[in-house]
Amino acid sequence: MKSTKTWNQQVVKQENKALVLETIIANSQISRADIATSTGLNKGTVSSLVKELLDEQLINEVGPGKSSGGRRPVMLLFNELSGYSIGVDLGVNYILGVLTDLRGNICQEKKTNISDLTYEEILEELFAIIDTLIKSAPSSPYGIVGIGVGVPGIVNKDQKILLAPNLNWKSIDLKSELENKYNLPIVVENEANAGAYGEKNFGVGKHNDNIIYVSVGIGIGVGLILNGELYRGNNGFSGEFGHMAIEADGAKCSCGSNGCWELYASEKSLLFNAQRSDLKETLDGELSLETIMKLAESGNDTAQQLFNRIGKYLGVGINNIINIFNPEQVIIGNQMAEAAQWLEPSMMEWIEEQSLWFSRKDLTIDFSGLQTHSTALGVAAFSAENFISSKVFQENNKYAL
Amino acid sequence: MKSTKTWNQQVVKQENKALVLETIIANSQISRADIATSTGLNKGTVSSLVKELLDEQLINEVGPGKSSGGRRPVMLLFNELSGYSIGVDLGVNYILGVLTDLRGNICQEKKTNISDLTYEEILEELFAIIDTLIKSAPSSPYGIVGIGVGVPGIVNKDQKILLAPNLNWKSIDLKSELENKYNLPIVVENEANAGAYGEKNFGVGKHNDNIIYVSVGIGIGVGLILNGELYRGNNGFSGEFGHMAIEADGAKCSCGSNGCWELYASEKSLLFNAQRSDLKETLDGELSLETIMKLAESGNDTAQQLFNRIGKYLGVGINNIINIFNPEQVIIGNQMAEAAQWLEPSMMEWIEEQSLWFSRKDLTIDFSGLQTHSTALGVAAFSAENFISSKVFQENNKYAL
DNA sequence: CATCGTTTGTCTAGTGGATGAACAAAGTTT
DNA sequence: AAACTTTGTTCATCCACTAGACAAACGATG
Repeated sequence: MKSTKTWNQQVVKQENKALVLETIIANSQISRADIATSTGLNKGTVSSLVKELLDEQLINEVGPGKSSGGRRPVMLLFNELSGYSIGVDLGVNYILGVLTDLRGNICQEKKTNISDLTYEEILEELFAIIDTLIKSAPSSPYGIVGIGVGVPGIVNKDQKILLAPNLNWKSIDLKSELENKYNLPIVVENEANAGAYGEKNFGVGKHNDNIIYVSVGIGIGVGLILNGELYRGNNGFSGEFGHMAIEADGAKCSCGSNGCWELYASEKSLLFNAQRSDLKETLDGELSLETIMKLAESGNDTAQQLFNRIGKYLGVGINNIINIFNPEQVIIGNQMAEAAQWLEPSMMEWIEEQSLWFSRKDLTIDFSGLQTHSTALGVAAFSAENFISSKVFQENNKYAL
Repeated sequence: MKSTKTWNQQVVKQENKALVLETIIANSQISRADIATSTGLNKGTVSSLVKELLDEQLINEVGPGKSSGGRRPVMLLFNELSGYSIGVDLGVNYILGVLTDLRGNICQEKKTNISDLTYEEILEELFAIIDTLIKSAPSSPYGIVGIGVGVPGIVNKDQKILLAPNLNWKSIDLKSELENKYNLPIVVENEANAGAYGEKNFGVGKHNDNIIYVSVGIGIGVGLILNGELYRGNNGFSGEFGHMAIEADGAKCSCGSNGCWELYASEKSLLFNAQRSDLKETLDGELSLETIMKLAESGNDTAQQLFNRIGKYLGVGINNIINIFNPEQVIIGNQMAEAAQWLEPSMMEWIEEQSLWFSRKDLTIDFSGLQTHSTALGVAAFSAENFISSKVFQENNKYAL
């Protein structure tokens, strides 16, 4: 009792075709017979669907596999090189672009540091990176199948950027801009949502269906994977956890509210507190996440205390998240995740002390393993997925003989 | 690219049959022809599915409708009286049971006040209420189709009650107990989840798909309707918003954490603050939500201040919820909702001042319109839904001639 | 009141896709 | 070499939806 769609044989075929392809993607090498047993479909059905997928070059036949006491099976392989996808993480002070195959393997990567640029200047840098990546793509049947961009701001359901405070953007239609220039399918998504998707597909979240990805950078954003799917909220702007109040009568935030989480647990907060400490005198260079990390490594107590404090407040917010969502996994990503070793002890101490026992059950808390690539990989995966879906679910492909 | 189910014609038929039934339920009177056009199915298909539904007595033919220039249509009607469902709201100090038809109309209702009873005594009262309701049910083709119970505690995915602090329950398998006694389908669900479902089906949430239901009673629970479906979390215990920290260094809560929301915004908190005020002297009777409300109505300033304070802190938590979920609607229910007029001004003031403008867009905030019936109606609806699904999706019904 | 056009609902032949069984091809085991 | 296994294709069959024909029922019109 859920869908309002009408069902007919065509839908059945498409769904089954998608199921077969998913099975091939999930199992690096698999025979038709194995697909039939694992999907429950008839051998003949599998054969005909596989034939179509072969025609579309989405899969390949590789040589015969090992016999298990009879005829040797023909092994099938997902043709991840039939197309390429581009994912861009548009950060506050950097742009990171990756070229991936359809399985999300990084083939090419390009990063530029930026600071205080206008919208037009950023656009130029963005185009430059995308152009480079397009040129570097090997030739393939489908070429570049799409471009995805992750941005640190509020993106609505039409993929318009309503607000990106740290970039000083307001009401920007980046999607149309890119569509006009490249004439390719474009995806624009919030950075945290994309990161969550990246971790779910390629990172430590691979095997979980209820994941909360906490992106701790200059601000804090959260991406929600609920029941295996990205939850976007009514208009597309869920996950504004950064502005969750954790001190009702705390300091005033730029958002208008009081005691927001990101005032206590973000990179912004770390730098703010560092300014007021004695670190400035110890350090002759600039205060930044990296330099403070180096000081902590060299045994500087003040630096370690600063991270401890961030860790504690990360724990406060994550504890709320755990109580609210009862997730399987919480993943901490983005820049701050690089300081994992300095944050983890105080963070875990707080969480273990404060969380409800039944919520801690079956819960893992991880730092991102994709380094700072979660977002770029996530948006690249969006484009790749969209492409694959469009191939499988395309309208009745008439055979024009 | 989502389901891992194999598709065949039987599935198509079941889904279409469900679609036809849904359409009939949604439109109080509708003809076969109208169903065909509104679902996109063929007239013949609709005819044969309707025939099956008639055989199963799930729908009825009522007389001919109005002609629109040709043959008069035969109007079809959902047979809501083909079975009855029982829903029980097992509160901390009351038990409320309702008997509803399959559409959720209340046919019979019974409430008992309880206090400080043992598990066995509560069970006895519960059985008594259910027995009364079963006896009062009119005769019908399918009789009682199921019993649902909403409880103020943590319910896991197997519907076992892990913890109900205010009832002093731990690891209770109420579902099995009821199944053994009544031999009927039983649903045990968290009170807030059930309330959310009730509001979504019968209350002010009828037309929205992303609803956050905040149940403010002795404690605070939250039920989440995300993308039109109840979200339960990994193990079934999401929504423990009551233990969301809104003052990181606030008072110690019984849950082990600090500064939990329900210490500031629940009925418990209201009574606690009332104790410390001068109300005790003003009032000769007992301090309770009702008596404090009466004082507020009579113009007592202290009482109004107490509600103001609760309202403000409700606003703090709801503001967090808005930022996190970007819902279409927030509904405040349970006992505290009866004090709506005293809470609303300070609550809304806080929310309007603090929330992000783009989150306020398209958002409505309501107090429950079902009075205190949300939970009972919600669990009754669960049972009714389950029954209808089981009829439509039953295994290939072979005709044993 | 007869005729025509319209709408409703049923019926039948046809279509698309899944299924099961038969079968050939290509192995392994004895 | 013979017997058994496993793989993958082919083909007849089944099942549910579809299109279109058709009869029944009704309003409008002359």
